[in-house]
Amino acid sequence: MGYEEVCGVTAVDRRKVGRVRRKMMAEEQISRMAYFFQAFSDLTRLKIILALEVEKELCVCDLTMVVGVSMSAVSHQLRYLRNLGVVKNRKQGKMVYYSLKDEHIKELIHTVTEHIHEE
Amino acid sequence: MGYEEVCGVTAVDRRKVGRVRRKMMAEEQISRMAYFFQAFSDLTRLKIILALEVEKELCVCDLTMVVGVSMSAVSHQLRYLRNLGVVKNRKQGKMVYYSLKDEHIKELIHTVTEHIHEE
DNA sequence: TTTATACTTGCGCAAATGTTCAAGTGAGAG
DNA sequence: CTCTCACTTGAACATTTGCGCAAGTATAAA
Repeated sequence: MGYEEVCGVTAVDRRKVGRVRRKMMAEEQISRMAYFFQAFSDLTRLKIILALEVEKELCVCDLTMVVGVSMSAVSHQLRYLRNLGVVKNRKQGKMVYYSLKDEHIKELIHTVTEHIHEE
Repeated sequence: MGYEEVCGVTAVDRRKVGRVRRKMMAEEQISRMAYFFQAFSDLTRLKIILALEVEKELCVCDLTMVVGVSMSAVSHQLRYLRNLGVVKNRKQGKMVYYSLKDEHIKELIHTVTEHIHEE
């Protein structure tokens, strides 16, 4: 299948590479996964997420206090997280309340905490 | 404790914000966590990680084949992942073999896969 | 209606990120 | 020794990112 066409390298173990190609998920799915991880890779966004884990529902004001950047920045990131399906919002009068959209996130955080604490 | 000094906002629920501040992890730990998530947030790095999950050990050549960017790019990202403690390497002659450093990563991937597939 | 408040959004900028190119390292073959 | 191969590294570059500013929307109060 022309492995060498990708680069000039010759020492490839074709069997291994073949196995990986067959077993690994599709490019598009990996892409979505990477994009999802990006949600957690920024300090502001991660603070927002962790705050919403402690307190189920917070308005943009409260989040601004907790995170410590401008309300504009928080709002930008909230849109990002909303588009990604990590948070949802509920309007009530002038206020907008945000909360986490699902519970897998606690698991995620837990797993990573374990990784960080070991070694 | 002067919440209003952070920004001009007035509609803050001080009790909620206080609770979050007390319960949330320390800034430094959040920072490390964000940095860790960054490992998984890039397509090249994620492909490397997923490839090493399928095939326990791969040389830089093989990884280059799988990922589809230059060997230089792969090498840069491998250093990044090594510094972060996600992968380790083993030299044997001219070849360098990389593998995942710990098993929590499978859990992580599994949790995220679940999240992505639902809704 | 006018004013204030809670939040959103477009724009521009500075900083961070990922890639390639080209040079460099180190091990093995000839 | 020289040459090749597998890999690493530093620099330059383009792209992406996250932020604040300033203007805008929507709701509520006066």
